[in-house]
Amino acid sequence: MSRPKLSPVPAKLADIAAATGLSLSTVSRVLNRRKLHERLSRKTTERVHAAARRLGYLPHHGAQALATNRSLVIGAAVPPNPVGRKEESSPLGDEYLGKLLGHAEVFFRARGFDLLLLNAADSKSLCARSAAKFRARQIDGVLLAGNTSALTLRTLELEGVPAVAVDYAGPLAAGSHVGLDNRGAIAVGLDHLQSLGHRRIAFLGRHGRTVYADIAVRRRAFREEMARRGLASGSSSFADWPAPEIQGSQESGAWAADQIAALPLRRRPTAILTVDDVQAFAVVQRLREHGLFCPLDVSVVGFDDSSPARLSSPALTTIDHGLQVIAERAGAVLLECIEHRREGKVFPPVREKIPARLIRRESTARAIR
Amino acid sequence: MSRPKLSPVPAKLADIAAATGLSLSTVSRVLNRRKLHERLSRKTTERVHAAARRLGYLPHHGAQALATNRSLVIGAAVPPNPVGRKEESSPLGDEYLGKLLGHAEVFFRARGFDLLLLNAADSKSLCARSAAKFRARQIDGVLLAGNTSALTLRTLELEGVPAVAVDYAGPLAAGSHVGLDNRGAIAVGLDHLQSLGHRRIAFLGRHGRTVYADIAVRRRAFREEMARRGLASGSSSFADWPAPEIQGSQESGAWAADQIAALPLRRRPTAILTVDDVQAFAVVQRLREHGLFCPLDVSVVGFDDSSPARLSSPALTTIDHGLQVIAERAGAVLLECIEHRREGKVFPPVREKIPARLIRRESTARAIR
DNA sequence: CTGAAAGCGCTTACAG
DNA sequence: CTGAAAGCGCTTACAG
Repeated sequence: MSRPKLSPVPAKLADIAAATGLSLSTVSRVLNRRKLHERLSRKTTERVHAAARRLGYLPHHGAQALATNRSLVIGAAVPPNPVGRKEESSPLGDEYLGKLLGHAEVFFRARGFDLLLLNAADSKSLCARSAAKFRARQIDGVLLAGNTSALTLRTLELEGVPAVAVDYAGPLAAGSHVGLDNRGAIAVGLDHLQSLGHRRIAFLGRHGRTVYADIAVRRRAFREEMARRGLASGSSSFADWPAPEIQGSQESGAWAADQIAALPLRRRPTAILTVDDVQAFAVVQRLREHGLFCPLDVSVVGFDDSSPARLSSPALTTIDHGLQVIAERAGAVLLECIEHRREGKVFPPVREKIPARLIRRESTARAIR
Repeated sequence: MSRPKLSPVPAKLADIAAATGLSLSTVSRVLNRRKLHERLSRKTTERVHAAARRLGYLPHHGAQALATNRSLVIGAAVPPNPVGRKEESSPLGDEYLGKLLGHAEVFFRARGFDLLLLNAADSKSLCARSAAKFRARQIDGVLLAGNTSALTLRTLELEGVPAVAVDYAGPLAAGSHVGLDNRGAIAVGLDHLQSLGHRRIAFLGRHGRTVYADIAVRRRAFREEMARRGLASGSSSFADWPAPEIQGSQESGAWAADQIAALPLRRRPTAILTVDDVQAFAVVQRLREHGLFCPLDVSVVGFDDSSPARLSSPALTTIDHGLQVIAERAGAVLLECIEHRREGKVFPPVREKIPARLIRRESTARAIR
């Protein structure tokens, strides 16, 4: 069947009305029927739909926004320089953020919403832009991804902009938030290592701004979990927290490997929990230069399940944020929030922690010591 | 000075009219004055602007779109799985794409346009979505980033959607395109190596789908350039094109290093041009395992200027796409295209090649042999 | 079950 | 230099 050649300017409601001999109101009602209790004759319904299809009807978004006071667009706020880089460009290139946005996009699209990019040079202008777009009726709410400052969320709240922070890694004074259960993530990693017989396990932190990893929380969780399990912390045998001049994942990973290699065998951790995959790779690589092999001599657990984790050798066992779940829950919360505001009700802030998953690959093995 | 508390619903034109005692038309005209020849009394102008500021006026985007028939939104089309990954998620996480979109966003924002995310599961639905959004007046045009199929661009053209492909790496049958001068990029790399005294230079290709690197073109350019310069191709001494089972950057890099290490000194290339930074890193690392050091024994040139290039040791000399220029030129072309369409004129396709830049760092040094 | 009418907020010829 | 009026395309009480 030959699809009719679509004109560049699509049919409007009036065209359907003319084609079917029905009124504008009826056509509109058929097309928007949401409640089942709206009764419309079966015949009318069919005629309208047929005509709409035949004419290639597409509602004018602007007109709809004007009439309904909702834009069906969500602002995706991505703050600048999430990893502390001096780059002039946006942080969209971050794999973590990309996945998050990708999943969010799919979620919202399925619900009729689109995602509008909301970059900004700093979080202050981010707030300003978000609020402006909201007040200009161009977006219905904001998804705050990446290294959102707590202040941003609070500011938006105050401006009356529905917003939810996604996987934010810091203290939050106010507002809704959906993110990784950092504490549980550590437990998941330890469960795995323990099941492999590891008892001397180290945790490795790092300096530098971080997009989503709440390292302090993880470190505390690590200590408490180790104590709870009655395990000897491998961290006690080396400094798990690099000196301030060791910045970033690569550097801290290499540094830790040097430290570990210098330890006498009996004090050396048999497994190490890192804070991101890049750090884990650096550890593995530098250990190798010391003649220590992963997972033979030391098991290494990454964090983030970045794409190289699957491809490297040994493929990296890593802790996955479950970004799809995080994005979807955050999306759902945002939609709820929007709905509440729309009905004039206040929306009590939601805080949700999503459990981490361990992706078992080749960088962890049974403890030999 | 205390900013007046903004109401969540911003003032509208009528409010300004009321506040100033002027008519709607006048207020609108003042606010939109674009041509200088529109004369408006200085006093009126000032009154309107003052009131607008005081009331926190923001134009309703939907209403404007309805009245002007333009949305001031550009669709950013990012096709699925640019690197051939099986991921369900979007490819936004790719650093290359992220930079491109980031620069585009800045460019368009400065001109009053926003970027709407246009993901899709495959290029067919990408076309469908783009066209629908365009016809629904939600976007004014489409920026096609990443591994756009030539077909996509053509389809959009046929549907009457203003579109431009950005840094697309393949043959293009139709449509506008702005991208890296792949050929020139090779020349830039060779210029650099030649200035360091290298004469035995190798090129390394790779298999696997590629987002933006037109490897075939680069390879051909390499051969022609080498011949033109009267240089002995180091490629002739090892296979520059891995066997099909060697997929991806890491693998092909390691493979090439193995090959090179196995060559007798006099036939070994002293420098190697890679196809992306990841491949370059793999080469450097594997060479090291063979006891060959970069840049001491072999100089290595990366491609893309990815963020690790700056951080690794040795820091990677690499070829930069100049993504900011590419994004900005593509943006400008798209805006022109939109303008033409709007005036009913046809827009003759533009093809623009942007010169590459060499970023000199530590992985290249004077040839010692 | 369906239609006439008002309205969403803005722009733009057309008069003056 | 400024204003009155029509119109952009859609939705939604309100009648019937």
